[in-house]
Amino acid sequence: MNEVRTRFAPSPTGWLHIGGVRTALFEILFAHHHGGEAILRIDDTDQDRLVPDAISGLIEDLSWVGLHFDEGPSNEEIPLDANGRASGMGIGGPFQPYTQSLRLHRYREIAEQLIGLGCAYRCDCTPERLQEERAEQAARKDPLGYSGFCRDRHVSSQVPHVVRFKIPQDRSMVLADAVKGDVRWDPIILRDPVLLKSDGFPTYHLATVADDHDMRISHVLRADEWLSTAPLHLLLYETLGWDAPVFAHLPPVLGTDGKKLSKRHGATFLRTFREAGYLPEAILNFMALIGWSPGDGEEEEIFSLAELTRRFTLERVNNAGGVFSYEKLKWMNGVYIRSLSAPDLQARLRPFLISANLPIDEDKLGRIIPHIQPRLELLPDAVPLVAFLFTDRIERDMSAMLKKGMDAGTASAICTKAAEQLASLPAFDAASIEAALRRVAEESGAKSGPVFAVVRIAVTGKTVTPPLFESIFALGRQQSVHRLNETVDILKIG
RNA sequence: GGCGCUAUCGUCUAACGGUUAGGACAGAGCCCUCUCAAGGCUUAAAUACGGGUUCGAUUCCCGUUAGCGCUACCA
Repeated sequence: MNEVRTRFAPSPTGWLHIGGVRTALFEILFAHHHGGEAILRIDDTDQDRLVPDAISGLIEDLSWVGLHFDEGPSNEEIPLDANGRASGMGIGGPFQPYTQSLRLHRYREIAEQLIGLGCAYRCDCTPERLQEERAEQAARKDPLGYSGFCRDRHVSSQVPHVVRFKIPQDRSMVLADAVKGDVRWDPIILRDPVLLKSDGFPTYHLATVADDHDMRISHVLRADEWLSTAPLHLLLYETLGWDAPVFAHLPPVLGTDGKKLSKRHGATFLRTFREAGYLPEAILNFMALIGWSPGDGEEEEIFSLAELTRRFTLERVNNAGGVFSYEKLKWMNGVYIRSLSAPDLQARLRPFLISANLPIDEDKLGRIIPHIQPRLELLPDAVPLVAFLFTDRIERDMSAMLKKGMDAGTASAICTKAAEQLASLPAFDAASIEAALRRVAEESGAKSGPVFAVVRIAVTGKTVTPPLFESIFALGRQQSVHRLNETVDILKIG
């Protein structure tokens, strides 16, 4: 295989969609598997749908999730933000610019060439005319689409117009798709599609074919929904005398109802997953497994990006669409959280604890990290588990404490004894704390379970916490004893 | 409507004509256990339907059904 070059060409119409992440991931996995390059191109040909700052947002999202392209928009191409600041996230490369709105002259040149060849023509039909045409077709129950009214009218270049591609009659086409296999259209049914819009911008079809050719793209990996327009693209390559790249149409990522994943299924923007506390590594690993699998009877499914790159082939890409399972992503996120080093987890947790308004004490946090680690599915799950460490006043669920045969007198005695024991411990560590509390249980004559439950609520305020002894150790002797005594007072009043 | 794509447990998928149809998530049960997790073990659960081809079809072919996509001066 010659040099492999793939491209990911999102439209800057908003945040990066999770489905886009899967496409971008496959572009990179495939290119890098073959030692080639993955190119990031900005498809901003629809001026009406542009969203300010979307380009830098897209690049930032891609970078956060760990998808790094080899070529892409340079710093100069990326618009300044609202404050006039540069994003500094440019990539650059030998085929600059990588932003389609900056390549308009090229598309116009090709459109002119096509007109000269007699393969395209100017059309000045108004939207109203087109609308009427469609209404008539609908009334007659004919197939909808442009009639070709302007095909031979030789519309002047001086009037507002679009440029349409002249679809040859009675042509058939076969696409040797790298994942779908041979797909044939016989005959091709296309209605003279617009190549150049009246605002001078190209449509997707022209722009993508021109750029893929100019940028030496060898493999076009793209979503399934493009399959029906593939014959048009093939035709364009053919009439322009260019070699077409290899196409690979990727199966769609679906919502639980089997329709394309969209907002009503839940989060769809990568940004949202980031804010919800998902790890980039987990997201990539999970997305790789929708529409691709290692096969060969491999039963492992936790793969690093490097491992995915090593294993990825188009042959193993699935044909059928796959439902995006939030449940499984969550599970996998937990797997990745558990695999983090303690300092790494602590660092990743920090922003979430801060946004929950917890005044973090790094030492205390460090002590509890290993014990909350297996209890997290999402990063913010840590908040309720560690909050007791960072506040002076805790709310205690007293009704939970005095449940199941536990009366105030007994509870009070337990807290008193526990406070005494903890205060007099020669060494204040988890093992010693455990020994002390077991002694308290023994002396009180109650079972250790209920005793620990009382202490747990007394010290943390909650019924669900990290392991008790480690929690007390993390909190520190002084505060723990204080909270125990506080509880005795509360029980007295109550 | 037309054209195209797709079809294995609820979900993601494995099985490149011969398997007791395997794994993972979710579910159930048990073990471990100071709560909650994590972990270990066990369990239930699928080849859409109908025809072919073949000694033999999840696998190849055809049809049916269902779902999805496209049918724009959106991508």
